[in-house]
This record gives sequence, C-alpha cells and structure tokens, in this order.
Amino acid sequence: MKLLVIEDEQGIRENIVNYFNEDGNICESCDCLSAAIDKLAVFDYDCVLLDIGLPDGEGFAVLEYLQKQIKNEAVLIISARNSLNDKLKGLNVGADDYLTKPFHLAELKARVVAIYRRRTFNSNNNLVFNEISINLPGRTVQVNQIQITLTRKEYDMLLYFIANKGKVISKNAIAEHLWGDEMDMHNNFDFIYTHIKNLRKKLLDANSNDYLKSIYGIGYKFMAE
Amino acid sequence: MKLLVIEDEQGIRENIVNYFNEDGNICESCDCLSAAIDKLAVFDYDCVLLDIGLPDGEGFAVLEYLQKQIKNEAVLIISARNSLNDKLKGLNVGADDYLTKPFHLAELKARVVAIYRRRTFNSNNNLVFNEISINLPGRTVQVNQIQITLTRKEYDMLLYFIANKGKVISKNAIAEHLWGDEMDMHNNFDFIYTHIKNLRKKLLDANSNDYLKSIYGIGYKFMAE
DNA sequence: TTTTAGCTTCAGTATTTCTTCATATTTATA
DNA sequence: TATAAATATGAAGAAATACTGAAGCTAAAA
Repeated sequence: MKLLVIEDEQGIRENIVNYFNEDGNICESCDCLSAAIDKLAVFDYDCVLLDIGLPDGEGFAVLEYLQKQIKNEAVLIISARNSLNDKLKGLNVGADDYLTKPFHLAELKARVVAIYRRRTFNSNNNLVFNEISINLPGRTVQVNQIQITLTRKEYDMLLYFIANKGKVISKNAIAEHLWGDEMDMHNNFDFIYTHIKNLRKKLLDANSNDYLKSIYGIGYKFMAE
Repeated sequence: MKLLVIEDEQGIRENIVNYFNEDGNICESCDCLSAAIDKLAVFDYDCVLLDIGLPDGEGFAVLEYLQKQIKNEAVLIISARNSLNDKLKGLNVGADDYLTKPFHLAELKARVVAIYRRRTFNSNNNLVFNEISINLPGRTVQVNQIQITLTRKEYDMLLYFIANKGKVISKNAIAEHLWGDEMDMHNNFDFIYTHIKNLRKKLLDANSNDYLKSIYGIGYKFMAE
C-alpha cells in the first residue's frame, strides 16, 4: 500500500512512517498543507493520513483539494480534537474515517486496512478479475484456482495493475507506487522491465491470459476486456 | 483474551479493565455507543461487556449492529435494570449472558470465561486444528496426541497464529500481540526470529506439518489447509 | 544462596529478492 | 528498409531479510 502522512509533529510523523514501512508499505510524509498539496498534485496514494491542525492552515483544505481534483485517495483524519462537529465536518468533505489523538499505531493501521479493503475488495476480501483472484489477508494470488507465488514487488505491481485495469499506467507511476518518491531512476527503467517480465512469466505459466500490454513509449496497461 | 468494555461509569469501567488486564488479557474500553461502534467496526474481540444505559442510546444497538455485520463477538450484558423484560430482550437480540449490577468482578470473569469456552472450544475445552490440539484452561498443547511443552511466548504465538490462520501476520503485529504496543524495536526482530525458530522446532519434532510459513519482507502465515 | 528456565542479544550463515548489466528483440519513424 | 530508441530477457552480482546456535542476562524456583 502507498500512503502519505500529513502531520506537523515530527515524532508522531516519523513513528507512523516507520511503522508502515516496516510492514512493506511505501509511506511518505510531509509537515504542512502546501507540501501536501504539492505531493498530491503529482503522486497517487492509496490512503492519506491527515492531521487537521497544520502550521499553514486546516487539513480540511486537503479534502477540498482532492474533491476538486476528482482524485480518489482515501483519507483518514488524525486529529487532537474530538468534537463531534469536527468529525462530522471531516466526514462530510469526504474523509473515510476519523481517529482522535492519542491513538495506538495498531489501531491506525487496522483502520487504514479497513478503508482500503472497503474501497478495493468485495465482501470476501477477494479481488477477482476473470481467472485471477487475489486474497488480501492471506496475500495470495490464484490463477485458475491454482496458487502462484509472487514476490513483494510482483504482488504490489499486480494489485496496482488490477486496481487500475483498463487504464494506461506510466512507468513513472509504477516506480512511484512501488518505490516511493525518493527513488531516483534518471530514466533507467531496467528494474521495472525485470519485474514486469517476472510477473508476466508467472501469470502466463499459470495459463492466465496475456493481460499485461506494453504501451510503447508510455508504460503498461492491464487489459480489461 | 481480547475484550471490549462499553460502560459510561468511569469507576466501574476502570475496575473491570484493570481486573482483566492483570490476568494477561487485552481489555479495551469506551464510554458511549458511537465509540463502541467505531471500535467494533475495526477490531475483533473475543467478548464484549455491554452496559445498556449509555449516554447516547441503549446498548441494544450494539447487539443489532453485531448481528447486521455478522460479527461473532460474544456479548455479556451488564445492566442496572434487572427486569425480566430487559433480560429477555437482550438475550433475544443475541446476548450470551446477562449480569445485574452490582456484581463481583470474580463473577463477571467467571461468566466471561464460561462464554468464551462455550464459543471457542469443543466440549472438551480444546481448540483443535488438524493434529494440533490446544487446551486453554490448562495452557497445554498436544500434537498427534502427544503433549509438547511450550514457553509462554511460544504458546501465545501459537494461539495467535491459529486464531488468525490463513492470514499474513506482520512482525509488528506479532510484537504488539506478544509484548504490547510500547515495545520499541526499531527494525530489530531478532527475538521474533528466535521464538519462531523454537516454536517451529518443537512442532516439527512432534511430527506436526510445517504450517508456519515465512512471508519474505512481511511476516508469517499459519497455513490453513 | 544456587539453580534453572526462559528471554534476549549477537555474530555468522543461508536464503530470497532486488537490481544491474549485457545482449536480443521489438517498435516507431525517417 | 534502415536506424535509433524503447522494451524484453537471462544471468549474475548486490542487498535485504531470515535462520541458527551459542552465550549472556534476568527473575523465579529450589
């Protein structure tokens, strides 16, 4: 999962980032509204963890920005305030959930996972596309009822493709989604080629259709019909 | 055991929480209906201790919520009212037991344990998974009818794995479950490796199948089937 | 006090995954 | 069709993660 933490208190911010990164997620962060908007304008995230009280304004501005841009990031508000008003305001402008400080990292993570599942998966926690079925809690992938074993990057890639099936995904977007924004790749996409190749091979070996289409000069598209 | 206490009177609530936590349980609490629903939406509990008279509504709403969500938390109602009507209403909407205030903490605990056993274990108080059989009251484990001796950490780990069989469990989640969330482990999982190793060895020495699978970069999964 | 069991730490090793690189193939376009 | 750029591939090196056995530590038991 790829996450963005918007939180001005350094301690809290770093705790959250470390906690998620240890689990194999890509978690980025920033400490003010303007940096947040900058990031969101350029990158896509699965979920944004948003503090309301920021040095340069209220976090609600992020929600409004996302709505205006028709971005579909999930948003979980983290806030010191626990008034019903703030909570309702946040949920009204499009937040998915609300958590009051102080909180346990485990609870934060449980909520993020819950939001993500609600958005992405069906009621059985399975993301199904034709002969491919992904089970999130078990981190397993089945093709034609037969289980295949994917590495972390392959799994993340497949999930990303299926979540965006039918859309052309640029190589930069893939890199950004799998490695985060500190990844400097000055036009070298060799590792993407390699992971694509390996993922393709595993899927084809399991008699999947050839959904992974290369778009010359741009990136890839996971064919949906 | 993981419990949730829903009770608005602070004194009673804290007494219950402390009493259960001293026994090595994980006992959380909240003081109103909406906070309770928030928690139940995200977390799973073994048993919910539910007060009926809450500031923002009747506790019965929790029972209805659990039924609607098809969650299978056990529920014990704690209430000042002891009218037959209320009792019947509670049991009708799915409560497992009913206790009238005032009560002794020892009685509360006895009832919770009774409910938990009734729900989780077969008639012999055993939690059985294939050739592994765990006896909760005795904290003993048998593999293929032969008893093996586990340390506290190993036992807790095994129980946690079997309770979450089929799901990938992150090392952070394991650490939290075994040591609590204050445990600061900045990327050092050596002790988890050690306990996993020891648990594995004991199970394999007793001719158990190799259920404990490592998920590279993430954590572990106890294979179900 | 001594002994012991269990927990944690550590260093060395093994394994898995990620990245790089050299080479081959495909594609766009001049 | 020729050329250059982009993409694909297999193999190998590098890095990250996991495993192991042993040793030290701690707290409870004898």
